[in-house]
Amino acid sequence: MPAKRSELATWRREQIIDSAMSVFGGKGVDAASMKDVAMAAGVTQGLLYHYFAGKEALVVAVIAERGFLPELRRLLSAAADRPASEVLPEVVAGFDKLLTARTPLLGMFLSGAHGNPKIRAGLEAVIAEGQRLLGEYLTARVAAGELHEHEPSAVAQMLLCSSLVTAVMGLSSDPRAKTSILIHGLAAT
Amino acid sequence: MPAKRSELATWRREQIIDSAMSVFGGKGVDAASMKDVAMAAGVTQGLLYHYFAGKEALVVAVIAERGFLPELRRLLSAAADRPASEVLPEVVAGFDKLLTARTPLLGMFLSGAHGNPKIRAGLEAVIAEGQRLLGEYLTARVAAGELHEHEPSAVAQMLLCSSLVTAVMGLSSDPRAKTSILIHGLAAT
DNA sequence: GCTGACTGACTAACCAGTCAATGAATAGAG
DNA sequence: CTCTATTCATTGACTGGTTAGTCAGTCAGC
Repeated sequence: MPAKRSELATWRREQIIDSAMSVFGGKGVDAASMKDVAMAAGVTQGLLYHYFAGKEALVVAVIAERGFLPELRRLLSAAADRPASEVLPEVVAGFDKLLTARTPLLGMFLSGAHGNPKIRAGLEAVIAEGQRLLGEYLTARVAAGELHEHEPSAVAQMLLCSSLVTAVMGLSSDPRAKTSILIHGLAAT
Repeated sequence: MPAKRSELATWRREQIIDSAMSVFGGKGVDAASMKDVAMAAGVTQGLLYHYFAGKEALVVAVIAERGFLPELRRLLSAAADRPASEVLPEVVAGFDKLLTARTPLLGMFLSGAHGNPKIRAGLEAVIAEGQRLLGEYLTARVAAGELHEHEPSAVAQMLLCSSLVTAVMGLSSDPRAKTSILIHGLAAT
């Protein structure tokens, strides 16, 4: 907790966002009260409204400033000239790690996606961007002759969605098995 | 609305469960109030507590009596002697249809899975059962010589989870593309 | 006459959000 | 460097509205 007032304000803001992420993720946005967030942050409820216009604004701040998008973009900027057999397991394992490292945020996305339009839009953006970037890579590998023609969005959906659900449910995910099956197929030779 | 009192009680109970499913699914369990459910059912709030011990009991009743499990079992009792190239697209398309036909229930599962243990257990059961039944079928097809040795749970996860997420988000799912990629693989020949 | 489905008014607790008061850090004047 | 004025992070008590849940009483079917 900084003594300087100029640093204090930004520090406190970040701290409230972190507390909100953990509380919203743990109980769900609707079940969590502003009092819960205030207690988690160790401040009074009134102070929350000094930093954020309301509950909705706090939710938006969490999504905007703790969202998955930046890391997802970095992860999926896969070198288009490296083979899928190397890149895909890496990408899936990285995505799994990204999600499990921020389970509160993931819980908040999932619990709010059906009722809260802002949260839904945030989740939609993550899925759409993941699908787009992974699709671009796959198309490049088709052009390179490594993969044959296929529907890239179907592959992206299968990989990203299974990582998403396994992370939410706490199931074990096996990136290497998944990508190996996708590349070589199930059919007996 | 039956006139006979013997039929009335069971009819009313079913009606309340249906209303609860739609209300809980639409707003999320936490955001939906018992008053909302009562209004949707066209009865007073007091009557809800005549039929159900509380909100939690109503949630449990919706899961137990409107859950996906029976239909999922019927769908996945795939004839083990039919080829995967036929069966898998059918199963995935059927699962998609099952989920999109009951979006309220699906919304209720997703919104509550992270905060409500009862709902989480219900969703876990659906995924575990789906993974088990689909895994059994795939193992049978390996024994039949159609497919080579692989990790069945990885395939089940990819198919079921992608259907789940696409249904929740209202995205388009292409069962034939997905299963075709899984069976024949992405690698160029 | 009795059972039980049903009502509507009730409670205590909790909700998001407001606001006047406080006091410590800070900036400016001398 | 010191005194003072101002700013602003912070508090805690407050409001109007909503929540889950209760209960005494009503009335129709048996």
